[in-house]
Amino acid sequence: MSAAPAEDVVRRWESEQQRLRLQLLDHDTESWQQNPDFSGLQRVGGVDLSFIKGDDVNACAQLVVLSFPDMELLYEDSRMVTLTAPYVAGFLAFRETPFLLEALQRLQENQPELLPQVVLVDGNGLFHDREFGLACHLGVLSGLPCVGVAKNLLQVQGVNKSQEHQSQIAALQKGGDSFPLTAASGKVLGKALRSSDKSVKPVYVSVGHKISLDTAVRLTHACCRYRVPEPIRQADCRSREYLRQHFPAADA
DNA sequence: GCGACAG
DNA sequence: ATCTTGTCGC
Repeated sequence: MSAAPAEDVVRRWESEQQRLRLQLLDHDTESWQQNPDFSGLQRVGGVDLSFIKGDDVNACAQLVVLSFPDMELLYEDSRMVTLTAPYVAGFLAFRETPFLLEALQRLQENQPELLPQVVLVDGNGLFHDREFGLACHLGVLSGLPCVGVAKNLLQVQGVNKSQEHQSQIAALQKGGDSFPLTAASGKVLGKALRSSDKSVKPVYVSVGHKISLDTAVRLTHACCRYRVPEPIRQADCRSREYLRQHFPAADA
């Protein structure tokens, strides 16, 4: 039972995306981003929201900070939140960003020395209909470098699951291999990345804020033990674990 | 009616 | 996001 989103709300959201997009930086702004081995990078953040099965309003908002390059847990924050905005394709940020921002602000106030130097976000950045997905939204509002990593291909601006796309995937030989996701305009909006030797299905990486696409892809690969980069995977696992502990299933 | 639809 | 077990392979 999901009601169609009111169109005036969607129009407001579109103009908000357009306004915030003016502040987006799609190039490397940090010194560690230039180094071949990312020396100077010590903390990578990951964020996610997990839901209880029958409930799309109450969720666990999760922030983790991992060490780089070892991917060891430095900080963890799980918080039950009540969502207000519905999920509308293309407007995920309006549903999730407020709670991810709050988590970052709590960290800023309590242990600013643990603030991540870059955040990996579950979802798209510039690879988006209006080139302003969740990772861009969180990046601009937090001021932190952000990378969008989506587990599924969003079909935007002429990019789709064509035979050509499938064969490009088949041509990815090893972890770290990638190919560009090019819009009808010719602009490269993101890259499909084979994140590890073992996984065949790629992840879709795009710029969120304060990082270039090539650096974003390189960093994502450096954070992968499994298909999903460790900061996002940890945020996902730990928020689900939190729900299991605090809201045990009725049949368990 | 059918396919798409980040999470 | 969530609905969901076993199975094949290293």
